[in-house]
Amino acid sequence: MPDNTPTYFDLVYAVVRQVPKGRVTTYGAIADFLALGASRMVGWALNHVTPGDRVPAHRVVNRKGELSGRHHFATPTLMQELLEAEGIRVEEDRVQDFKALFWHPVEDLGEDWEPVLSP
DNA sequence: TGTTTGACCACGG
DNA sequence: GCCGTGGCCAAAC
Repeated sequence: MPDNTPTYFDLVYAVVRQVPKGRVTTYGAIADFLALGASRMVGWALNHVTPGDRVPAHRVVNRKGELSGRHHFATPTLMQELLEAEGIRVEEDRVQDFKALFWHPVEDLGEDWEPVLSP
């Protein structure tokens, strides 16, 4: 019965783990890279993330560079603190110089990248 | 089983 | 450049 078929969760987690330190990406970029077709599912998947998953969810913001998911962390300020700890400036819940810090999964990993499901 | 909701995005006005 | 609307897929009720 072992069905190792990767789920949305697994794929999203795997991609987010590849986000380089000090960089950020967006829900849409992940959805597009994985060809999910629904960027909402990325956020929904991250909602079920636990600290044990080792997924840097704080590096995922919406397309405006806003920390839209900060409210789902342990504390509303944790997301910002984690980003600032990596050298990312955050003001008014928005990533400064977001355009330059934006990380493109498809450009860095390539379209043939396969998710590493094992932590 | 059908409806509602969600850490969103693209597009048109 | 901001605002409203539609669409997307999967889970929860």
